Amino acid sequence: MTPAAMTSQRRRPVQRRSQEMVDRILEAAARVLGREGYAAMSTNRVAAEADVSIGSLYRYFNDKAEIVEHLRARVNQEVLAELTEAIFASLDDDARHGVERVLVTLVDALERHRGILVALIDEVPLGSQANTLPEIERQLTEFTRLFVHRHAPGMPRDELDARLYLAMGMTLNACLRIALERPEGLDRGRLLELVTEMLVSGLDG
Amino acid sequence: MTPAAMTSQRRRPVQRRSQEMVDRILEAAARVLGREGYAAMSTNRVAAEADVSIGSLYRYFNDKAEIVEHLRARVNQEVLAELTEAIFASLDDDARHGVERVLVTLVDALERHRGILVALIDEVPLGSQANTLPEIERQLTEFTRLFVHRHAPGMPRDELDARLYLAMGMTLNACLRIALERPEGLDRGRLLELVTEMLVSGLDG
Amino acid sequence: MTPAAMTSQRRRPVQRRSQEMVDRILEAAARVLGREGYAAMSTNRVAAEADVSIGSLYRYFNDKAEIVEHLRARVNQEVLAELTEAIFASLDDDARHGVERVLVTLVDALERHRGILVALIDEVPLGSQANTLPEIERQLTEFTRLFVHRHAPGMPRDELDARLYLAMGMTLNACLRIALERPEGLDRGRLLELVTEMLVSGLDG
Amino acid sequence: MTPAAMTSQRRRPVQRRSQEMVDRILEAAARVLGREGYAAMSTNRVAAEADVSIGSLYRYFNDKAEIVEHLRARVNQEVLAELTEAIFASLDDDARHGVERVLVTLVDALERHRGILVALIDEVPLGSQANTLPEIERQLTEFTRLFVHRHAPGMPRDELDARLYLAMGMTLNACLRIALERPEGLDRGRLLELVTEMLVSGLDG
DNA sequence: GATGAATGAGTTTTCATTCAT
DNA sequence: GATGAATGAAAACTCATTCAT
Repeated sequence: MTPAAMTSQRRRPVQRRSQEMVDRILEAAARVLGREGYAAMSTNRVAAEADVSIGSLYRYFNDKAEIVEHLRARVNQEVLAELTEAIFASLDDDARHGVERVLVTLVDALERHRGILVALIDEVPLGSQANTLPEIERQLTEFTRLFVHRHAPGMPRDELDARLYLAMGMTLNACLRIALERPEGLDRGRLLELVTEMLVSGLDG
Repeated sequence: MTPAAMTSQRRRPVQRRSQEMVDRILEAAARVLGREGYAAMSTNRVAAEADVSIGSLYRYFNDKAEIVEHLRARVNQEVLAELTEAIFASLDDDARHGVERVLVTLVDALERHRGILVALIDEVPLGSQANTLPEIERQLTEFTRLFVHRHAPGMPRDELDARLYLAMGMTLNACLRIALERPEGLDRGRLLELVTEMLVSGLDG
Repeated sequence: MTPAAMTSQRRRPVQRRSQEMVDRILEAAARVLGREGYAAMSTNRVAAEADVSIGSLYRYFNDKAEIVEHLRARVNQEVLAELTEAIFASLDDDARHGVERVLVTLVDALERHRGILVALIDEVPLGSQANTLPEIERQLTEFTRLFVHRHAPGMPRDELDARLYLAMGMTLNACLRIALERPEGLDRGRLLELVTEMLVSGLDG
Repeated sequence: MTPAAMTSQRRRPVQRRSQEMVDRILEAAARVLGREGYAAMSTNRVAAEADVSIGSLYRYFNDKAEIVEHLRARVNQEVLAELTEAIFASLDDDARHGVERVLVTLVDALERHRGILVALIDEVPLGSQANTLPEIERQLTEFTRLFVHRHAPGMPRDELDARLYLAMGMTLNACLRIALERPEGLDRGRLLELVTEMLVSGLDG
């Protein structure tokens, strides 16, 4: 490999064609996972669904875990995009409305990825990373930290950290429940109001 | 769900020896699961760890899932026992102290089963039952429903259901986080105080 | 063991109690084989069906093959008994009527053991003994040899042997087909008449 | 019934290499079956004998039964080919000579596959399809029906069906006996003459 | 003699991964 | 770069048989 080639590769580590392949494979994986479950998601099955050879699949992913990881990252990223947008849109809202707007958006986004999320959470052995959506949680934490700073600026660092740690886990958990496994009888809107309320008052102290 | 052998042995209630085998197998399974993870937990591996033939393993458990299920049920049951005791002990406490006592006990119990719990939650594909500790949640719900009835009797049924649904998921999630993955910097005691606070105020409305 | 005991054992190699066990086991095996097929006929299943311990089963039979072999022998023997009776009853009949009476009896007897016979023929790997009913064939051969001697005494030995060899296989095969797998449209009576006819004329030369 | 791989390869008709693998596996299976019996014919044993990985074996055959079925079908087909040829060659013969020529060919062909046939008939559990060579019987039936039409055109349909049903089973059985288990003393030629005779006269009525 | 818990070799089958073309 | 045939370690599970009680 010439130095030139290496340089140009460093600049665009992912070629246009490669990206196409990667996408095809990931989309196929998402389809299989959502539709047929993790048990059916063999690498060969995914390659067939992507209409790509199994050899090519292994050209773009080192192993199966990497595919699942990319899938997870992708959901994270897509939900994250919507979340971030909602956060910006809510910057001028008062606490309650801002939080609710963000949570509604989050639940909407999660619902839109229900298929993969259910499979990822229920069927995929995660290998020691309890949390399927850590980036979401991080982002949600940052946003909330900002809100608290603005609305209750006096809280000591340690105290805030502890409150955020708990509140974020709980909120994300609540949103997942509302999005993915809400029982028949319970009203989505009311549940979201309640989460909002708990979150706001839980952070106010 | 019952060990395979039980069926064909209804004649004599439960043999001492059978229970011994069941226990050896379950303890071996717990050890392997906690130490080497779910991926390493093949039935043959468990049998070897238990120093029992693979044939015997299948005499007492119909299939691998049954072993995992027993493991889960066992943790559930043991945690449940401590939880129930704490609940009874706290019946005369005021809301805040009662709740805190219960939650402290719960976190203690969860910590004591850290090994299996981490593996069960992180690595075992749950197969559409997102929740590893449903019995705990149910019991916690009943207890809390009682507390609310006593301390805030006027709340309408629907409203209470919604609040309980959310609060229980969130509380259990928070306790699991505190017990199993609390970051270095955060103080266990303070976190528990906060959860208590959030729970109590979250239910008061 | 005293000499006396040995002697008395030689006289009655099978004790009354033992015979009872042997029978229970064989009957259970027959039931399982006829009802659930060879695949379900594990030694443990047979022991359970016989309400006998697996240990006892192996006390009376050296291995599984021996049980199947006894089963086969038993059907053979029971069919044989009826066959022999019919043969004696037909000694004064003319050729055609004698043969037909015997064949009707044979088909009746085979039909009565349909369950086991079907399983033995279709499902049991016979281990190099192509014929499930060799004793029947032998007996049928003897009877027919007699008939031929009487009705066509002049036939040379070699010729007779060849004819009997073929005719007996064919007849037994035909009777099995009529008894066990006769298609809807075909009349049992007419088929038996035809077999009789073919057999008689086939042997006459 | 078709090798597993075929399905996913419809794009290109039939790869030379695939056929090679299928053949190697079938030949290995035939060798093991003929030499060591059905009990020894595990899929791993067959793969080893074929010098093919067990994975490849399952690439070309969905399961063990499919291998046995292919083996059976193959014998059937090869015997059938010779049989059909003989039938065409004998169309101008008179009944007796035509039938004899066909039967001689049939016995020859069966003898040539003795190894597998013996194993298939004696050792392989047939799973409710008593007959190992149904295609042969069908073909033989068609041929014979033709002969009878020509030589004894007046026979009513029902009567002919009954006669054919019996005669074909008996003939095939006789040919198998002659080919596979004829006792020392009996002359092949004479036996074939006799079968011919019986068949011809048995159908004439 | 009777029991039945225990055994473990052996079976079928899957699927992530490699590598020659 | 792409292909896909081939691989083989490993998994879940069965069942004939043994032997201590």
